[in-house]
Amino acid sequence: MLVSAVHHEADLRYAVERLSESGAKLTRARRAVLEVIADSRKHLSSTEIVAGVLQRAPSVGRASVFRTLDLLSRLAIVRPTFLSGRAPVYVLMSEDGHHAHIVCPRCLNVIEIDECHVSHALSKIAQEHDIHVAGHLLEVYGLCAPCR
Amino acid sequence: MLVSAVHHEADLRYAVERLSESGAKLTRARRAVLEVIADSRKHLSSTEIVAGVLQRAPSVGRASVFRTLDLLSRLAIVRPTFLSGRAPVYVLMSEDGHHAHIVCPRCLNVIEIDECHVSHALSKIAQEHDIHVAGHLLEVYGLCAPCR
DNA sequence: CTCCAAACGATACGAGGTATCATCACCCCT
DNA sequence: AGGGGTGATGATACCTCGTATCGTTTGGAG
Repeated sequence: MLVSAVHHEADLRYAVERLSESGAKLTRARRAVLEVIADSRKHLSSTEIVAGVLQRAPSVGRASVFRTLDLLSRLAIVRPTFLSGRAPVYVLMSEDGHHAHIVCPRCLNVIEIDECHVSHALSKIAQEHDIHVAGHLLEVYGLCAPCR
Repeated sequence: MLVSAVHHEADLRYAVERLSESGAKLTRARRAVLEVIADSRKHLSSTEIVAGVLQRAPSVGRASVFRTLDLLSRLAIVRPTFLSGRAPVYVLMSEDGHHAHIVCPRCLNVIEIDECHVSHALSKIAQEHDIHVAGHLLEVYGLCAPCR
């Protein structure tokens, strides 16, 4: 619980820094969106984020939330992906632009992975395809223990 | 061109087989959707798939295309992901349920990867998190050579 | 061939996301 | 301190994608 909170604070600080670095202004709306995302224990859909922002800063408009999500996606601070339901959820990328999780196709639970062991694979891919790797998303699909 | 066509035929055959295996009927609508996806050289959005199906089989209704995309996603034959634009695009998973590609954040081009070198990483993840891995999606982000 | 659950096509509906536009806030410059 | 310009905002109207409904058709097992 405490560890988790610290982790989230770090995420928030990093995201704010990336935002400023990019030249974008750190406005009330943007701060609210980032706080909602960083505070959450799970990945949120845009609808959930809109609701969270409404609670935290009622004066912030709906459109600004979407604009912010767009901006954060372009800056690779966040990445939309489909986990379930009709709308995408936004995953917070780590400082090095990476993220990995496991999705159980049965219970739709998501398990975050801290160490995903792909750096060797990435360097091979980078070499084979002449790419400068800036980040990655790894999604693993498979039944979790309770669902078997 | 020829190689590519053969590759697509194989994809189609495999997808049809998976579909039958699951107990689902192979209807005209479903066949049309699969053909459109397998024929395409790039990942398609739902709108593009609807358009393609309309051309190939005009009698097929809009709703059936979405229903089919849903079914294919559940069967892990296809997986929606955000590459650009508002709507997701559908990537055709390989026979073993895996897929990998590189996205250049500048030109938004997608480079498909055949050999993604993650099997070792996956077995570690499987072991650490007690999961039976059934598939994965790896997206690598990085500038391609022309964009640098 | 027959039968029936599964899937269909048409259409109306609803949620998610966007475009527009007048206003606001920040920051630089003098 | 004050004026001005740029970037962002909030409100709202709008549009698109995807879904629910419902009567009809069809694939495929027996």
